Amino acid sequence: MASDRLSITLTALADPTRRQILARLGQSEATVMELAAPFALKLPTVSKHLKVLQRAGLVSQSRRAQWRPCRLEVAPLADVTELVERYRNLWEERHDRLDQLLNQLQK
Amino acid sequence: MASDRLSITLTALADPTRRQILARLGQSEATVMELAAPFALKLPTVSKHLKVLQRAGLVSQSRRAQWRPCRLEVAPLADVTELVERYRNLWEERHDRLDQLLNQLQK
DNA sequence: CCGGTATTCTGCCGCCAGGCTAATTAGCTG
DNA sequence: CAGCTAATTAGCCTGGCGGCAGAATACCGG
Repeated sequence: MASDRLSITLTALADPTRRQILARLGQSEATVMELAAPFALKLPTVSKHLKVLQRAGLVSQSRRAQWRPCRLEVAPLADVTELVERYRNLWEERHDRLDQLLNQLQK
Repeated sequence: MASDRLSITLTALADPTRRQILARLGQSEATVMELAAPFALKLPTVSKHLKVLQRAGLVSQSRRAQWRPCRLEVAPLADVTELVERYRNLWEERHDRLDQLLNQLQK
């Protein structure tokens, strides 16, 4: 896998299981067991997904007794936003053109 | 690889070579040769990258004689934006908290 | 039709990703 | 300490990715 930060973040996001985990963590902190519950996956597999998310800085883990509650960290999403924003101009530009075309057709 | 739309888009973006290709296409259309020029990669490899980008709907290709000029398509980025936006609240929320903390410390 | 240029297709390789099981670590509790 | 629960580590598959070389396809120009 590519080893630059943005690639690592995008790779972490490019899996529906991991995105679901992030969505769950958007509600509140959760233990690994709690995160694993909705899935038909064994614990080590979920643990592996969490490690990918941690490597991307999207999840941090603390220790409370034998539990390791996970927390969502949104900082890396800034880079993703920046990437997409770079094309927003084009995006809007083309929508503008489309709008113009539609207006012309309506006349 | 996961086969849902968003995962396919994010996977396509999760490679620096492909992001560079997209950046180049942000300027103007370009042939495969032109796209390959900046890289130390063989043509079939670049062609493969383009196929990944096409599968994600990020690039479209037309035919002009023996050239197949590539064009950037930004529509799939909307889903990425939506994904990130889902966490914007948290992001700003935490920044607000950080701001408050900083303000308190300054007093 | 032939030769040249642009591009893709086919096969090959090494490596990493995502899944599993089994074993191990870490920490509470009796 | 013994035993329970939570979580990770180690090791093993399978499949897909990113790279290559070589062959095939597509199209122009003479």
